[in-house]
Amino acid sequence: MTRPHRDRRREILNAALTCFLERGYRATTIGAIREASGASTGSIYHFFANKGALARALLDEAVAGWSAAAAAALDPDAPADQAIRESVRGLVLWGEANTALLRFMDEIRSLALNDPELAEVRAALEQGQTLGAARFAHFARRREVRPRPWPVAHALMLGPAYSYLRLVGAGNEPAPAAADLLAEAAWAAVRAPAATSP
Amino acid sequence: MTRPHRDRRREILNAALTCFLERGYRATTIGAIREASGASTGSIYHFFANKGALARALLDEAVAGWSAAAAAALDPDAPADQAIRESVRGLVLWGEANTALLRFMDEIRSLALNDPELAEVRAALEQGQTLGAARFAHFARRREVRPRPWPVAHALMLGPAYSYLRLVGAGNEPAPAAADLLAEAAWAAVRAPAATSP
Amino acid sequence: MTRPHRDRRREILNAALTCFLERGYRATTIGAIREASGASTGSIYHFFANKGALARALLDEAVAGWSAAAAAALDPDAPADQAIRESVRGLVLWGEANTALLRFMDEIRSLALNDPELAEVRAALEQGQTLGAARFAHFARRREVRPRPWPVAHALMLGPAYSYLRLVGAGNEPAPAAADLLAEAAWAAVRAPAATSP
Amino acid sequence: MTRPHRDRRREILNAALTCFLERGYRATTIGAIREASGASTGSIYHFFANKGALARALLDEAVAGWSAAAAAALDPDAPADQAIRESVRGLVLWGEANTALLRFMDEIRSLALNDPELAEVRAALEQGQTLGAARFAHFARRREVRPRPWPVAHALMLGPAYSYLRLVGAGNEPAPAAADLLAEAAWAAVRAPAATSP
DNA sequence: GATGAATGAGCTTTCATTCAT
DNA sequence: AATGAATGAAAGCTCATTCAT
Repeated sequence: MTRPHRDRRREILNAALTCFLERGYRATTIGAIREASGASTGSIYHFFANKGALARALLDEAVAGWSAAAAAALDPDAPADQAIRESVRGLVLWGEANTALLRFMDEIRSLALNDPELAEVRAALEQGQTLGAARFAHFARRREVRPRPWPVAHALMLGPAYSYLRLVGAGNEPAPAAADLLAEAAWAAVRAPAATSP
Repeated sequence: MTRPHRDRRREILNAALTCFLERGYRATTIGAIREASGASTGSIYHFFANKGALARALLDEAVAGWSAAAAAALDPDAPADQAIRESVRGLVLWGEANTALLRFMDEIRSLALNDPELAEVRAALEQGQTLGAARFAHFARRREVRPRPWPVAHALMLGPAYSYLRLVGAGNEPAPAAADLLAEAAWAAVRAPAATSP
Repeated sequence: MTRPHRDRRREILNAALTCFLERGYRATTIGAIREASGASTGSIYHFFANKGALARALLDEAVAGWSAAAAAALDPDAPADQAIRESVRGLVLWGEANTALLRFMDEIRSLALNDPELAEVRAALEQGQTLGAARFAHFARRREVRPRPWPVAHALMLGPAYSYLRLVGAGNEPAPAAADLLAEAAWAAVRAPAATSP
Repeated sequence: MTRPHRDRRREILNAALTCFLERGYRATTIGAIREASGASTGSIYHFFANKGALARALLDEAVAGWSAAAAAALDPDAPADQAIRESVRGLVLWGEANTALLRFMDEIRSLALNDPELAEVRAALEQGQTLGAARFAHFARRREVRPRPWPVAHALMLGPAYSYLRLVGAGNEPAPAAADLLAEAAWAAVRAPAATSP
């Protein structure tokens, strides 16, 4: 008995997201998604190769959402100053508004280190790092930031934001001006020292 | 047929740690620990209530190891300057030398958010936060650091270190002077501005 | 590799009944039912939530079978005389022909007092008591039977039948006219004294 | 570290009884008895060959207690009238005062049908039947009771009492004069018809 | 008498995935 | 596009019992 649907795929994704955010990725079973979506097991596997593919699809959407929030940071000609500040600010604001989603991404990142089913996700995350590294190298060549190995640079700029959001996701109260504060700190941590004029 | 042992409990813990570090917590089965330790299933459960209790015991040891590495940071009368720098430095050096263990701790932290079996672990982690917050408040009262909400302070000081170690754990090359660099940055990010003299 | 079946659910129930009757409920493992039915573990749990649900389904069928045997007793307008005699007679005859099934029901009843997995079964049994009590109260209002608290009435009417069947189930020889004898005794034990005419 | 005890065996039995009555025989683990008694696993097995032996020992005591309650019934020369009445009365009164113990005995009886560990218990129960049968045959020879196959006689006399006590054990309210009522009914159900004089 | 570490077969149940219809 | 019956490996864990000390 096939019932009509606008978009089964969409329904499944929505249901999966709800489940993942509520209980986490591991604790979410295909059965739970089946019930939450109203779709059959077969339907789910018709659209998604496996559970990992569902996570992948949702993460792609999430990343898109966050990128939009930090759009300014993506302009390749923007000054480092603005790009970095906006990037961090965008991340923090988006993260404060999407704690459950961020927690989900964190779980996935963590699991991806061991779970072959999430290999694609791992690849995507690593690619993001490559882009970031290139971006930072560009700023360094323009002498806007101190040259730093990428892992250190990334840590200095985004580490506090992630750390902060992780605490908020674990139940801590958000701090009023966190986004601005962390954006400022990120920039302060990597900016090149002012050229001393004669 | 009971065979004699020096310390069955120890053997089990060692085997469990090996498995956890190699494959991760979730991917490690009791059966794997059984085989790696030579103990029987029953013995494992004789000493540990469940898989989570094994993780808990190992984490306690790991934390002890890292605390030793950052011993100076624990002296309540040490100047903030030194306490914070040494704390971060110790964490980074220990983390660089124990990447697999840190990855394990990260997985556990992530899973603890959803898995009731790891509830105790979550509690322990939260307690660690409480202690850190008290420590920081102490420094703030002494005007050595800027007053900041704890989540922000924690993020500014330790966020970069965790972020950096996470990248190293995921395969990135360690950077030569990372420990000093991150220690310095941590202090710079929270220190109180020099009192301006008249 | 899915093979076609007339009715997997039925096959599983049949196999489960066979096992339960042969070895008892507790001693029957899901593995035994799997082998006896040819179904997979997963199939069994696809149709039945747990072992208790299997027992429940079989008991429902057994009760239906016995009710059919005592159909006359269910006519609400039948005289108490006939209803009670037939009810007991039907129970005894059915029980003599289904000793193993009765033993199984007895085991379940006994276990249901402590095993949460059999909570539903307990509820069903209690409901049966409620119906019987109502029935008896009806007869009492019509002055066909002496008024008695239900536990006593139930005991006087059905206690001997159950006791007898329990002995037969434990290996004693069935007695030739037991059904009629016990039916008669049941009626004699509860009937109202003849109204003395002037 | 051996601590002194008046009677370890006794402590273990008491603890076992408490557990059995609270949770039932199957649901009681040796571990539970260990904790409740304060004895070690080894101690328990020092005194009792296995779990079944514990049940056996407790049942023996229980039977002794009930026999004492129905002492009069055991006088071989007592008239059937009195022996049967007192026997049933004693059983009911004792059962009303020891519902949990009776429930335990019922569980054991039920399990003994399938569980080899309880074979001894089964033998003891069957022996009780043999004694009862001999007793009844004696009365029949004296023409005090109608001749009946033992299963039927047993059912007529004791069936109601057991049925009633089972209901009380399952939570029904005890009925005020149940003991007398059931004793009377037991006698009425088996007594020989008054010899009709010419 | 007393201890408790050690055993290991065996249990119920879960769940991602397949595939005939 | 959709269904849901069927699969079966694998998991975590229990527990009566043994036995060296």
